[in-house]
Amino acid sequence: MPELPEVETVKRSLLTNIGAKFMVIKINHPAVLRRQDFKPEELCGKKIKSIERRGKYLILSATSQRNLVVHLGMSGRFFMLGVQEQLQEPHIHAEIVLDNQRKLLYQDARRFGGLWLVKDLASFFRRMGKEPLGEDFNAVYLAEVIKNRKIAIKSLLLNQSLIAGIGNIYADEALFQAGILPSRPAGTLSNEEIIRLSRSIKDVLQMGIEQRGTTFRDYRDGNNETGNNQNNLQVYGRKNLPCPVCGKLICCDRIGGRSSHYCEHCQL
DNA sequence: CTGGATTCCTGCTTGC
DNA sequence: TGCAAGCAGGAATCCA
Repeated sequence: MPELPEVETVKRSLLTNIGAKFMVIKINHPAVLRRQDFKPEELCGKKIKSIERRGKYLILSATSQRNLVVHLGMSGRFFMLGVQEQLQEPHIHAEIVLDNQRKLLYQDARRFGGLWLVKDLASFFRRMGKEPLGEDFNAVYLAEVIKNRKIAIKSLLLNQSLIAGIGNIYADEALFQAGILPSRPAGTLSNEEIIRLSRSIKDVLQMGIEQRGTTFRDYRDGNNETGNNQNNLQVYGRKNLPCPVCGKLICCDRIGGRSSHYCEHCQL
């Protein structure tokens, strides 16, 4: 499940394509094109000006307000190949040939992800929450969005309009590191807990980036290579395995419809 | 506004 | 062994 660290890793691995021109845009599965402010062909001949990330979205910007926005959903991959290379793989929904002897492939078995052709990025992202690795995401901001909320803190962390980029894996990991149960009503967190949580969010995301993302099953970076952070997870996916801190078995409950992993001894 | 449920989709896992 | 049911989840949408 590509979350902030995975999308950041894809972004970084694709940066060498900045300056290349779009040559051919082929949409094999039209349903993945979620918004079309302009025709795909209008990208052709234009240079990739920048490759950025916002939350879990990847943004390839060309000149004159022509932006290709990618969301990987659950099982999406966005990676490059040599222009002559052939892959015998299913679910390649879009292919983008560049003028640097490379092509970019968008592959997504479950099709929860998609592509957007966007002119006005500010408008497109107007409902996105703060970037959790930004300086303006801190305990003060977290306290502000938590205030008086009854929702489980885990569910609040997944709300992209409050904090952009946290998904199920890093939410569970951040709450474990902060020693807070995922089911705790957000408004019941103490100031100390809010400070710990704001730090642990940054910590687990930063670690995820350093490890080039978490590959549970589908995730690949822009070179179609797996990440390493699955080896660092303390609780996610470790149901009935010993807690790395106290040795008690990790629990797994559903919170807000999401599987949630925690240690009932270490988290309060 | 808030929070919960539902929907989309495929492929892996589970159980009979 | 084979098949069907269960499960996984990001975000939009709907409803109370």
